[in-house]
Amino acid sequence: MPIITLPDGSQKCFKNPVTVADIAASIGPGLADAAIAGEVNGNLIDTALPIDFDADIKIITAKDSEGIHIIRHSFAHLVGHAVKQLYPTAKMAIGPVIENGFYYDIAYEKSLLPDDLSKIETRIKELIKQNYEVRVEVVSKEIARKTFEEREETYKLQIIDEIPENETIKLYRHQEYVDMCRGPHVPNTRHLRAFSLMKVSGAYWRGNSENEMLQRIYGTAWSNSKELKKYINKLEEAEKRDHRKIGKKLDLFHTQEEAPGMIFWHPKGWSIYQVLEQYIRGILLVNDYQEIKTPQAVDRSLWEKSGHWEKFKEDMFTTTSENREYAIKPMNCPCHVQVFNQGLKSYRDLPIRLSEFGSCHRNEPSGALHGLMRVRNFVQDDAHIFCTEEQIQEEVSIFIDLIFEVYKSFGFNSIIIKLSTRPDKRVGSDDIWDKSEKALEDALNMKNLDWDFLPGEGAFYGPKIEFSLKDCLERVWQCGTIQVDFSMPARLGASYIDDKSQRKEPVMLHRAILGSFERFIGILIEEYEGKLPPWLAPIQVVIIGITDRNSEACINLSSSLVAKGFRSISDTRNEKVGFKIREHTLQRIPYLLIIGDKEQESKKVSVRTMDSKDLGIMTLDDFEEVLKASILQKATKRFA
RNA sequence: GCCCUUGUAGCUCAGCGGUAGAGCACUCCCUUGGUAAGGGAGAGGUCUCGGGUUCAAGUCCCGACGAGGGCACCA
Repeated sequence: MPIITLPDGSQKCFKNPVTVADIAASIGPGLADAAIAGEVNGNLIDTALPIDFDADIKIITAKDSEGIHIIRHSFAHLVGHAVKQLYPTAKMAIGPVIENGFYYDIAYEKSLLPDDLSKIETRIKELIKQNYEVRVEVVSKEIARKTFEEREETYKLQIIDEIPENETIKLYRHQEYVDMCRGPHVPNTRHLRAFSLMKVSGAYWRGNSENEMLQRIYGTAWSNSKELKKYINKLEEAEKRDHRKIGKKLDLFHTQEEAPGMIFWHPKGWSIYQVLEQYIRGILLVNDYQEIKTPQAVDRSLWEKSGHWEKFKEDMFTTTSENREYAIKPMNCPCHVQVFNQGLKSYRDLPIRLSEFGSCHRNEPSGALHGLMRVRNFVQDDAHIFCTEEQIQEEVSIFIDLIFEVYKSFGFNSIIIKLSTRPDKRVGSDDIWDKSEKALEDALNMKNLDWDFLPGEGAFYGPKIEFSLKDCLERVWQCGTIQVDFSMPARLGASYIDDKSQRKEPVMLHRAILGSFERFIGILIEEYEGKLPPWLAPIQVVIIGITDRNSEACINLSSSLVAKGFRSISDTRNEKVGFKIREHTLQRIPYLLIIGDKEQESKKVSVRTMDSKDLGIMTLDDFEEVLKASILQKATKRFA
């Protein structure tokens, strides 16, 4: 005699075990039609499974986020249904839900080509049109095993083997196709309408590169076609923000075959880079950092001592000279310890903060390279803080404030913070790891920030806090970081004299704010869609003459702005104003000054902005004030 | 590194067995025009590289390299 309580508090009493479908039907035919699943005492359940106990129940429809999740999951099954009809020898591995959609990993002797994708998509459309019933069945592990043995679904069998013995398994029958899943799933394919198969790619079975590579079909699915369209549209918009495209259009940088993963910075791109570097240099100066510069190539023995040789030998560029082997530095830390090691240090000297705009080379796997985001040569705004154990938390705390101050001036408002803990391959005792992880965790908790653990993702020498930003496609890239390191100072013989006249090893904090200039600029370009605010814009002002009577005035004005430290050029080409305005607007120049006979006579300028706003005619002094203010403000306005 | 896709003029792309194309950019000429493209003419390519098939190869096949999307990796 289950008593069912609905979200509005009303109760219904049933004589026999009921299903979510029954309950929905008892409320109304519309709801019965829309029911995708039920939330029973907080657990999602299929509409067809019986409930024989008192329960709080919510009917899930396509309007609920759980509903869309279920729809996506069921679409994965449909990929299975269609694939097995078209390619009977294919073996289905796993088909989970991901952000915006789903995928299915499939083992098949032939490569699935884009052409196959459209065939599969067509078949899915035929299947869903049949509005067939999806039948759920709760079975024992044995029956599940037998079912997939008959079907020679070897991957499903492997998954079953990992399910605890007495647990039940749910099978979902899509006509002749059977899949296995925790569920719930939609009761009928009529709930499945808005989807698109996006791409095929390779993916290792169980995410392990030692295993065979399966073929992964990615799809997106939504509750209705309007949502789907919105999503596709969003992807198209994102493509326009791609930093590689914008970098080419705005003439910022290029790469070429001869130097894969390394950037040729053009004057305009290098201007952005320089603004960033000078900005960070200024910030570090007032925060008691001391800037240094260390060698590009260092004898292998140092990398052996630091532990890098053992772990990253294959990933370093090496070179030889006179029988000695050198590695081009992949990190700055061992070199910074060398600087620290010069001269005897007292506890009174700590913390010592050494910074370097250090150019590093890492031989990244070719498949990992990605525009400015993942390169083989990059420059870090790197620094190492040598301190005592007691100073760690304070230093981490100061750093977190610093990074937020900097990110704020760029206008980033979604910063993803993760604490990566000890990996399998590591140096240092568990005791030390306990201490380091605790120090970072405490510092984070004191700041009242949203953050997550990333278990096992720490560096080999210590745990780290990562500050990540998203690109236009919402891919997450680590930028800032602070890492505790109790190991490297000892390995490289760093020490200081404590207040009892004893030698002690300092703790080392590795930290970067931007991370790599390359990656950070890539993120900036995508964040702003190339429309960099005046303080970052390679060219802040273009002075446009209307006729060649105005050329001299333009040139003079531009050079006077340059002399005052602004980035300005003049455009005195034999073109119409409209043409010049269009061109420089597309080049994302923040301010366009127009000088015609009128302005020349009145000694004023006509000012127009990058977003086509007309600021009217003003004196030069007034414009300089506008420009100065906009540069000073950085991006704080966007940070409302 | 692995799987799939891909590489034609400075850029964006068409051509997919039979003498290399378009738009924009570039050069020259006309035009001196007031807030997102004025007009005309011209120049520009060992079709990434190396093999092969063919009477004939940007075009088909194989390989290398680069790029794109994933996967794995990311000190």
